[in-house]
Amino acid sequence: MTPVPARTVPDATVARLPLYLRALATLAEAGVDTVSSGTLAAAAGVNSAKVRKDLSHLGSYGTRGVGYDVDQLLAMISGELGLTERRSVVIVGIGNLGHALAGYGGFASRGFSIAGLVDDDPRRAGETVGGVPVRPLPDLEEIVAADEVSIGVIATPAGAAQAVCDRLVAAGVTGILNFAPVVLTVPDDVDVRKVDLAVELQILSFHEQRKSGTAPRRAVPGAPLTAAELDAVAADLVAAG
Amino acid sequence: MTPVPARTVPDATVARLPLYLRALATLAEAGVDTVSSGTLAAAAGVNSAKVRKDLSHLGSYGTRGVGYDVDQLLAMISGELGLTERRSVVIVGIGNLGHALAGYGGFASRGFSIAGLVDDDPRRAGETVGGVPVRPLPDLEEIVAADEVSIGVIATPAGAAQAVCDRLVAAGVTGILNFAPVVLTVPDDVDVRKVDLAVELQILSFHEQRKSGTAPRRAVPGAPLTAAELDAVAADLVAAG
DNA sequence: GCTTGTGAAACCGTTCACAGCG
DNA sequence: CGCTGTGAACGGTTTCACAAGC
Repeated sequence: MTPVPARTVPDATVARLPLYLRALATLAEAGVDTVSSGTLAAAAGVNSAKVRKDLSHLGSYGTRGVGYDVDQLLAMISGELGLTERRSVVIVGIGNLGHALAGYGGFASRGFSIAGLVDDDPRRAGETVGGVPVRPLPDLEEIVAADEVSIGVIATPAGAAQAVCDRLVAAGVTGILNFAPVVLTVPDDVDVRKVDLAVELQILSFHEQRKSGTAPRRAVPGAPLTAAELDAVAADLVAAG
Repeated sequence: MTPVPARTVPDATVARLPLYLRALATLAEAGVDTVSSGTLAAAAGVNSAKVRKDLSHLGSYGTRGVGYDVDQLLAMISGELGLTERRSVVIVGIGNLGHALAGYGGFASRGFSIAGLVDDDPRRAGETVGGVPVRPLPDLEEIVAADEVSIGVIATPAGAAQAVCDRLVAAGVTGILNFAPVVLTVPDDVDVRKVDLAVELQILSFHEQRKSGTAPRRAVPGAPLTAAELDAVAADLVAAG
């Protein structure tokens, strides 16, 4: 009985919608009220064909020969991303990175309210970061329940991440942003997105090496970096604070 | 004069190599010295066909019926990613995030040495973060030149990012890790990777909305969202720093 | 004129399935 | 036998190019 065929937005498109949103906000701020796919593309750092295809997936109505209405697009994309509803997040692990995240204005300014900051270390409970008190780990479930938290941010050391993840999921969280360098196991209905600084740096390193013309790869059996060196990799992002 | 046909590693594969590296380091630490594609796949959170395809792009030689030699793979992947050479990075913008990055052990433990920390605010110069002194912005070029820095990390507010980027590029940096929520313009030979916390959260938000069954708000011509809602969202977006 | 919206083609990445080989 | 390595099929994404429409 659905007249519209259950609009399915491709993942690649979803990943770009926030870019468009930002670009549109800038344009709106500058007083622009109509934008062409080409201009929006330039502002978002993509090409115009992509913009048009993406927007067509939202059933967008632009005006041929003119472009898109900035306010209308803002509304459409905000709605599509669910930003018109209030969404609470809980941040677990208030080390260096957790501090940065808690103080990051981008969360609050976008309709994501921080329902709580949680840390394992009892000495940290009582501190206040960005105006929000740090609470002890056992309070996690209570915070999730009280504020209907749907997104959890994991900024703990690698060793603690899976256990924290399990508790978040058990408490009802269905979206997780993971900064710990581990592969999390979750039920099918839970979304996990991973941000890994080390991975990003290593990818850059690959390209640097390519450009420098240095002969890549020397797989001499038995003469690699020590496992100990590489292992130090694992748990450091969030260690200490 | 190249006997090997200029091996070209797909981007998707490059992005997974760091995951394999981490998994292999864990395995090596556990005393494992041979691993099958299935086991490595499980440890890295991918599937076994992908592992085999990826490794085949490196010209890897596993042993049929047995698997891959862990140490050899570690060496091969480390080399491919350029981790066997020392690479210097400079971090610009020592706010919350910059602090976290400067204190991130993953840099040093992987052969990325921090050549310098730079901040615009003269009052910050003189501070020491993670054992490295914060230096004033004008020192940027000198740091890059002195240490042959090839990777720059931008952790400044959005407004300063492009100017910092231009200076980094002019100084000779050819890889940039950008945490500022802006689209950077760079010459073709410079690689930019972007990490955007707000984007990740918004993508999660999209999926949350999907799951919650809440119908996405559609900007139906003639029946839009209230103007008040729109203005609130738009205003919030530009407030980000 | 201008720009959108969209089929079709080209591209890339993933998955399948099995031949090849230790 | 088990596992790798890979051609071939598949599905998703990007790009092209143009017809449709303001």
